[in-house]
Amino acid sequence: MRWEELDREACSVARALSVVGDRWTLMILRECFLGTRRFEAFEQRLGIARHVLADRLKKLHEANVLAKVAYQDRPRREEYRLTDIGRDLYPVMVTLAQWGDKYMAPDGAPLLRIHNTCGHIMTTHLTCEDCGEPVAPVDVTVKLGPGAGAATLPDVQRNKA
Amino acid sequence: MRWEELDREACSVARALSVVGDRWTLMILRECFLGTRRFEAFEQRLGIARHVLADRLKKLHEANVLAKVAYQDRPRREEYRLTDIGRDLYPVMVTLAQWGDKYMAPDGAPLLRIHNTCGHIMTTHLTCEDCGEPVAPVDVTVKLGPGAGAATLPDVQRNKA
DNA sequence: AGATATGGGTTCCATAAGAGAACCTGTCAA
DNA sequence: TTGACAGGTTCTCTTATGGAACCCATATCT
Repeated sequence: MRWEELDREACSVARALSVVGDRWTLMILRECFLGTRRFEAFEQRLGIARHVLADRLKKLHEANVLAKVAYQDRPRREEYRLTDIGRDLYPVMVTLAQWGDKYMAPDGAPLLRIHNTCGHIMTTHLTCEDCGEPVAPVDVTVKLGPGAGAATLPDVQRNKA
Repeated sequence: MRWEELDREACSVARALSVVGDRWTLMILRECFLGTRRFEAFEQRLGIARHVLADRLKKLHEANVLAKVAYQDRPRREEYRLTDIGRDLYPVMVTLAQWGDKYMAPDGAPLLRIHNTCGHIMTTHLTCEDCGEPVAPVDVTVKLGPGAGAATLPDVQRNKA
């Protein structure tokens, strides 16, 4: 399968990855959440090749994850800012960062997140919106939904039903 | 910056991505969470080139995200199963899938997750473990932690302090 | 006026990674 | 002895990436 076919898969993970699943895209988004907005700043902080950066920013803009906002005219200069759609990727970033903190940071977390609401150094968990309980893989059963199309589950799952 | 240098970055997102940030790796992990375990099954369900699949499974095994478990001898055959480390990526998968459901599934979610604990179709949010409140980017302040090394925050963040 | 700086790109080339198909290796069963 | 099966490896061809150089509009310095 080629990369461009991913967004046609009947799987939300695949479709999400068709937008943000690239080597560099998630690094760019990390920078966005840290406040970086300008081309040169992304380049310097990430060490990414300029044309790759230009390409990824363009794709993120087309996917409405980033908006281009002018910060001066003559010469016109634009910076990239997270849209609401982009900001909704925050839980993905935080869960990824926490996994990295847990397994790949022997010297302690490189970055601490302070939860302003309660003032603590933040660790998070994923909770069910209905019952409020934390969610673990073993507590979850999957089944095909309305947008499934011709998609199927692996045999293991079908045998459960 | 080359991809292999990512794991030396003082950023947990970067380090996590050095393991799971590849085009195909997250798709393989999606399959793992759906119950897929065997080489051929991954190949058929993902349409991935065999040598790329072999390479990614090897790397996931080396990173202790997947374990190889023999399911027969003579000829020895092994399948790949999520370790505890791998299972800890579940929140990443779920938040990514939910983002895809929200913005890239006009016909409805392809896959529904049922929370066995309460019986509802599951939607989740990220909550602070200390205060239990949902977490949004605006409620969070970042600062450098013990593992930061020479890493810096973008200027925007430094100006806040 | 001419030279230089700034921000945000684009173009070029050499190398690396990917797709797709063919081939290899134990083992068992017909 | 010939297939079949599972899980790889090897091959070639195409695409993507890294790194450096170049471009363009405007502003400021000399």
